[in-house]
Amino acid sequence: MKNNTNSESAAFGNPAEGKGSDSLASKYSPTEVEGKWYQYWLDNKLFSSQPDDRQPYTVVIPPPNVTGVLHMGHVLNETIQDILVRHARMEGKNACWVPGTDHASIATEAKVVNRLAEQGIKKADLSREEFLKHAWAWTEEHGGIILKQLRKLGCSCDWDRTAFTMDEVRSESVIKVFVDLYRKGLIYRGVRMVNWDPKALTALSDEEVIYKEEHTKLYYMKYYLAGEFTIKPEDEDGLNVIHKDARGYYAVVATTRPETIMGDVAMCINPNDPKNQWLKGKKVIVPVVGRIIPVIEDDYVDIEFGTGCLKVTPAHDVNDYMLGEKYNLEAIDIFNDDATLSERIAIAQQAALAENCVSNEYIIGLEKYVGIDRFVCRKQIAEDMTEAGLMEKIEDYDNKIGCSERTGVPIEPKLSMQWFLKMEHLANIALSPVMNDDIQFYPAKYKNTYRHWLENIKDWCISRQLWWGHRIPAWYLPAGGFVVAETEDEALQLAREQSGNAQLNLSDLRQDEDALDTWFSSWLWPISLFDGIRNPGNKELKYYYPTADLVTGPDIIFFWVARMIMAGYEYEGTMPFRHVYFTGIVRDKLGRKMSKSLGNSPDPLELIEKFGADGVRMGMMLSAPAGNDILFDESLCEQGRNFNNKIWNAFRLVKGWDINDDKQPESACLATQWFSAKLRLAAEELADDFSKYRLSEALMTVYKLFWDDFCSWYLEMVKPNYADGKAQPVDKATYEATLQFFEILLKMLHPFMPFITEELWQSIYDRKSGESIMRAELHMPSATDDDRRLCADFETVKEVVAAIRAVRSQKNIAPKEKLVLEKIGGQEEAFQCSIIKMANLSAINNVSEKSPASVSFLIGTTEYAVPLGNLIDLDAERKKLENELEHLQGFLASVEKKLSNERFVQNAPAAVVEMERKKQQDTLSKIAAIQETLSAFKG
RNA sequence: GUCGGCAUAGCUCAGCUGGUUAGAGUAUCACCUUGACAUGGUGGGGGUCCUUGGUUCGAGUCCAAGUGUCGACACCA
Repeated sequence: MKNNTNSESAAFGNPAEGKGSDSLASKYSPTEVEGKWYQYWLDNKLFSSQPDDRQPYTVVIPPPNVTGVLHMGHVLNETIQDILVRHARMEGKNACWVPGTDHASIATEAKVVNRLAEQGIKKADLSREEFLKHAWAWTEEHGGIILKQLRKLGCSCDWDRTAFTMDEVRSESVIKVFVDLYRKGLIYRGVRMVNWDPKALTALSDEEVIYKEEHTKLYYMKYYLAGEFTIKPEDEDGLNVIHKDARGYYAVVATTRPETIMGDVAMCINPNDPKNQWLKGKKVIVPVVGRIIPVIEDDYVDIEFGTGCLKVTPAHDVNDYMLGEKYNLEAIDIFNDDATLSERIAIAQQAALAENCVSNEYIIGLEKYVGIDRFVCRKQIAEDMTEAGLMEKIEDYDNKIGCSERTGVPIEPKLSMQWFLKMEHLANIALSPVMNDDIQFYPAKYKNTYRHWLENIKDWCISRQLWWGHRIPAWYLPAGGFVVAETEDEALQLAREQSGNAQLNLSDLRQDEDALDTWFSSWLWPISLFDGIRNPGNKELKYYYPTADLVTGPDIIFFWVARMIMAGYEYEGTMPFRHVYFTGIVRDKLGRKMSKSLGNSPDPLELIEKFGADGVRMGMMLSAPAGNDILFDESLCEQGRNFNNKIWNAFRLVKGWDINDDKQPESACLATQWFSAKLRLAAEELADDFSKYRLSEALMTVYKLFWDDFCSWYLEMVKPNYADGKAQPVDKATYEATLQFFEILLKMLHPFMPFITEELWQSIYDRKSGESIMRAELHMPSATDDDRRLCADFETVKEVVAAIRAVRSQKNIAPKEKLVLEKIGGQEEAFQCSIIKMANLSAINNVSEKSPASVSFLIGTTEYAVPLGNLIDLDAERKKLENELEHLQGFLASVEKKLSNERFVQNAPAAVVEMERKKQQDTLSKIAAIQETLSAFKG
């Protein structure tokens, strides 16, 4: 009888390339299979989850940007999540993977601005409402593309739960939290030095600034001494460095930003700097500007840097700002918001000149710089100063420049009115759960990074001068002051109370124009996805929260992970997730980060087209230990595809078998016993790998289990013989055992390769409509000592077979030619029939002495021989044996050295000493056997 | 500058509380096509475990210093 399978599957109907006698193609073609089963999973709602009495397993997706497209980083991240989710589901847990997208305030707004610019529309010409209309249109057009792409990858997200950080639930949650934190006194508004992005025209948080190494110049400028002064005789002590030229005495200030001299309000020296003692108490003239400024003294100044003279520009440098606060200096903001020079520079110059009469030789009218860009100005002013004799010298200088993460332009430190969140309390509640492993990081090394950040945390600037995002729920009163409220109505009521003016109308109030930092919504994600902010303690939240695993990149540990932990403890009193799996960065095989500009990032959808989603997933996972960077190479996907093909062909083999009612042959019976033990051992290994989040090792475990143990050993052992020009039938017991093994293997493989495993699982047995491997539970009995013993014995069998094959290979004996094996002085071999089959022997003879013309080898302490008659090359055999003897004698020497060392025998554990003694005995008997053979050759 | 990680086969990495003369995958080489699969099979070669010291009966593993490399944070105007 022909075995009976459900043969409606798409991949079956394509016999085109098959060269076998059955209807299955010899190559697996994933394309149709993948589409078909994904639709099946959707149709049968197999991804969806509702609270029930099973144990929950929750994962929230790190929401990709709503307008983003799938890149290799996503493939890595989402594959890992899908593996974890599918694995948990098959463990019988109620797995829920919640998908969604992020509005990505600044990134999306930048894209919209660019698109509008292409159409000739300037953002500045639009009202807020008009702009938002465009932004929503863009979101609807591009939003969700990435979610569709995740389906191609096989992601088993509960799509009915798809959320967006700016949908109603999430928006209301953000506003509610803002109001709550404001009322707790944790949110405040004030003028501070912030990171200003002059291109996006918004403030940024410290985390959104990245430092880039750049080759710049260091400009040494002359600040001539002003007014009445004397150079005291003791200043001419040789320690002071006094500059003087035809115009007079001057100090030299080194700066990388000569244009900021327009905001100079003081010069600062270190009071302990011997070379600048002569400047104490003096006044100097700011070159070009003509303003006369005092020389102040502060320890902050580094004596070693430049000339030890620091120009103080409180409006444009964080440290200068602090000096300004300390010494009560004026801050002159010289820039417009877009970092062009402000007309204030000219006004300030006029005021300064009106106050003090300064010689024209130090001055250039600043009007010429008004309105030009900061970098153009830098170049210009440096040239002008050189020409005017105000520049001492210019040197090359390597500098690190803070740049905007999004727009890439250098950040301008700027004083401005912003909203801040106090972080001290939140950092306090978030630190210990990670340090004491309530929340576990994989790999744990990121605990350090985490602690360092929390211990040095600064307040979080949460306002952005953007429109795309959650608008800050603060309303300003006509007479000054503001109220913070969840709704306009509430705001009005509060405003009336606060102002004592009951006649106040909504139109009298003006809502803050700013939006909130994107991460101010992301940090609520694990809670807000279950509506836990608006609806605290609801059933879903109670069931799904805390979530199980978070999978994300270490680059957003501060942006996101740390802040989710803060919000989790602040709003739920417990962790948002129990484990954090940090992925590495996907690089190309040369180790370069994948980027659009380098063009070294493959398109994941093209890869899927080429290798199948299962192949790509496997390629990604093969080299992806947690936290290590992935050096991605297409050949890994090829390996994945090859593995798919191997699985496919193993299936083809089994499906092609005819079955009869014969008794199971002993070799098949033994093979079945062994493989069943092997499966239990492998299942334990797999569970261990998963428990440690060692997913690439888990994959390698199943890979080897399937390819080596199942295909190369088990199937080869049970495979019926070929006779009379065709394969013989297989007995029913073997066939059924094989199908059961196959099913277990498919389940083990499923989390990694969902599509092919579903395809085959559906085909090895008849399945009911709606059934799926996704929901098939995998429970393996734990391995016994007998299993371990059996598998260990079988390892010896493998060694014997390999040794015989090696003999064939060396002697050029065709695999088809049957050989005889002699076992010297041993007992009956338990796996005798397995060895006969796998090594293609005609017999195994137990003999007391081996045939004279034979090749012998040792497995353990047992000697085997293959009689070869005149094929034998005695010289070569002798040489080989002599080499082995030498090796064994060296080994023996090292063992005996240990054993003759009294301190070893005394100090080492008894078991270790015992082991060494056994090694000594074994080696001695091996040596004896070889010597005997060698002397037989001589005789 | 401060702190941290890493350094094992050509490549990517395992190697747990120290205990066989160090493993895997891949690449490479040789041989093998009527038979599930050449996207395959069989066999082989390939290592100063970065260097130097130390602890120990014993070090790839622990300690110290150095070198290289990657990262985080801090920054010098």
